Amino acid sequence: MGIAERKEREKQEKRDLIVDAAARIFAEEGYERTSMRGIAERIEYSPATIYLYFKDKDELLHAVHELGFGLLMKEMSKVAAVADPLERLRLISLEYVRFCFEHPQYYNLMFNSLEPLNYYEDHCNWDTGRKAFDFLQYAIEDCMQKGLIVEQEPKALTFFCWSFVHGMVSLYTRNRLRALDLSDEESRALIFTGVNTWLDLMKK
Amino acid sequence: MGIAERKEREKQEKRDLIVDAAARIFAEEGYERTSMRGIAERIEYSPATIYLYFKDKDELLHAVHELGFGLLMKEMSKVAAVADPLERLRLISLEYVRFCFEHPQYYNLMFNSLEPLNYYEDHCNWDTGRKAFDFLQYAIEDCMQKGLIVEQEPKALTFFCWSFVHGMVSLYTRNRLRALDLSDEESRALIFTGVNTWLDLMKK
DNA sequence: GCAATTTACTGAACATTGTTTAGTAAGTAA
DNA sequence: TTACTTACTAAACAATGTTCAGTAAATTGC
Repeated sequence: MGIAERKEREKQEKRDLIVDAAARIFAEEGYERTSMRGIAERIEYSPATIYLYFKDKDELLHAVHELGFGLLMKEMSKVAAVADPLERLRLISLEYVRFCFEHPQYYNLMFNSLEPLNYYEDHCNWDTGRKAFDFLQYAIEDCMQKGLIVEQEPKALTFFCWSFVHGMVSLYTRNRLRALDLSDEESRALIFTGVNTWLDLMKK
Repeated sequence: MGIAERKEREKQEKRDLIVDAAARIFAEEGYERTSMRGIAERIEYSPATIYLYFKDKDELLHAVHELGFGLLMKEMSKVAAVADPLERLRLISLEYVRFCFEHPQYYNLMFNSLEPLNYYEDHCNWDTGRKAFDFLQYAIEDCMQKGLIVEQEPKALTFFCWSFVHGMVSLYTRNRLRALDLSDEESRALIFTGVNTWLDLMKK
């Protein structure tokens, strides 16, 4: 059945085409200002066509969401091989920060947006997020077993680490560092400093 | 000039009426789902009337925003008299967390939303946010002067404290704690624990 | 007290959004 | 060749933020 397979392949290709265009526009314009019509125009199809591949805007942006997580995991995995767990933890954090700096729209969609989560209310689990969390937790457990950092319930401590870095970059991307009277470079530098400060505090 | 004054007063009252209605609907429905028409209907005026008092939705939601900051500052000020600066710092953080739990829509508007910030691009400064930041910084400087916590550039350390708590509550309100498989109560408890853990780490 | 003007407000419209539906034209199968 | 399926679109719908011309009442000047 070569025809059916080709059709299946073509369907997948078109799906990818849509997600790719959506991701692009989204990255340029931000979530709010990305319209279904805009995406349709970019791929030179009618808006209705998108609805043949995605239930609604939510589902489409969920696909972009997944794409973003793929990207983040790729970046973070680069340092998976570093032997020293404390140094690995440091590098993971820095990669995380860098990801937010380079792809703020992805970051906000993945961690700050409320919208594409209607999707999860149906599909419930948040596997992609979970995977990234586990990756971090593993590094922290490693540190703890080797007695490099304070002892704490691993999941809780992982959450605290994540929260700290997430807090910094979120305030940054959401423009709330205005309160600090810093230039953009100074803000970024401060965040990198923050990562090191945090790790120092956690060290035993 | 009694008439002019009465008119001025009436104008202010109507403005407040609009902001109040907007805040209410916003708190019920969330930012996205709050429409100008909905607000107009609630106060029994035409949508166009709102535009006589506010330039656009942005400016109206900025007013709600200010209202939220007033509320937060009121909560936080309750502990301003506590003498022990470390305990004061702890209580400020807990009030902050509690505020987020009780008024998540306000919180997200104040610290997570991107939308009503067009306003600030024109009016530039973020005085209300600055005030809350200074309040926190003062407590931290107090701790530092009395040698209770690690020594650090005060503004930076204040930012780190803020980021940590903000990170936790943001992940919570944005439903990203899904990754942790916790009940709502457990999540909230974990955040309160986080505040204490953080303070312990900062202690000398 | 009457006329002119200002004020406060609205109805109706505009452009833009996400989404649905009825219909079409091409590709596939019998 | 005929029937059916697939892939797609034009057009419409309802809801959004926003604007504008017009109106009726309140205020002012004479």
